[in-house]
Amino acid sequence: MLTKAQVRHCLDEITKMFPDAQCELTHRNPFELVIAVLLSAQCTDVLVNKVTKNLFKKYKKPEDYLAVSLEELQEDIRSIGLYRNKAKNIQKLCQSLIDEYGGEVPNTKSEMVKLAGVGQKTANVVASVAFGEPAIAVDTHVERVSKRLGICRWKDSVTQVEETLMKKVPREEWTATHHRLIFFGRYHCRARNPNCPDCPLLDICREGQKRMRKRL
DNA sequence: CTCCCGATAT
DNA sequence: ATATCAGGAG
Repeated sequence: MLTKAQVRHCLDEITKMFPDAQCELTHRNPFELVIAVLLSAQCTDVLVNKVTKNLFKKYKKPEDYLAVSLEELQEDIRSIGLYRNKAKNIQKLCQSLIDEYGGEVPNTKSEMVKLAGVGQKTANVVASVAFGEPAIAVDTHVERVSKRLGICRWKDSVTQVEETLMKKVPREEWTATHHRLIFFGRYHCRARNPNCPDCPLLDICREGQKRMRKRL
């Protein structure tokens, strides 16, 4: 486990690499963001944006998703993968927005996670990106990077990773840090072929040193 | 824990 | 061929 000063060092170096990291899911309002994040499960955001480009032309409001059959919505998002669950969740979510929230996305995480298909990670993304609430959404990249660098332990759950990051990162930096860790994981500390040779954190990264020795 | 699942890079 | 992708529900 890294010390607080070492974590600070990591964040500073990652900030230098990706100073302008931000949400890469295209959206124009909180509702579109919820749909985009829900669709992004186990799928690249490049592909999500390709699908939502057409999807958001056809579906503007929660009512629009309920005006078509489940089968039609499935076809409109099929290329995303996990499309049966996602289509079903979108329609349930839209019905809840209409019935419980006046057709708007609720602005608190506790209310968001009650929506179908919205878990802790999605709620954190929407709360921070759409409503400006400090949050650290732990996705596959944040989890992998945190574990490789030693910010948290390998056996930690996503909940534990989130708690550790919130403890070790100043609240006002949560959202920016969250995006920078994603960019770092997506473009540098990649799952398959991490760029350890060019990594400024190699001196404190046990995993990177191990990979260099094994020439991974 | 398993299942859901197509697109893409390796 | 296979691992991976801004996870969540049962």
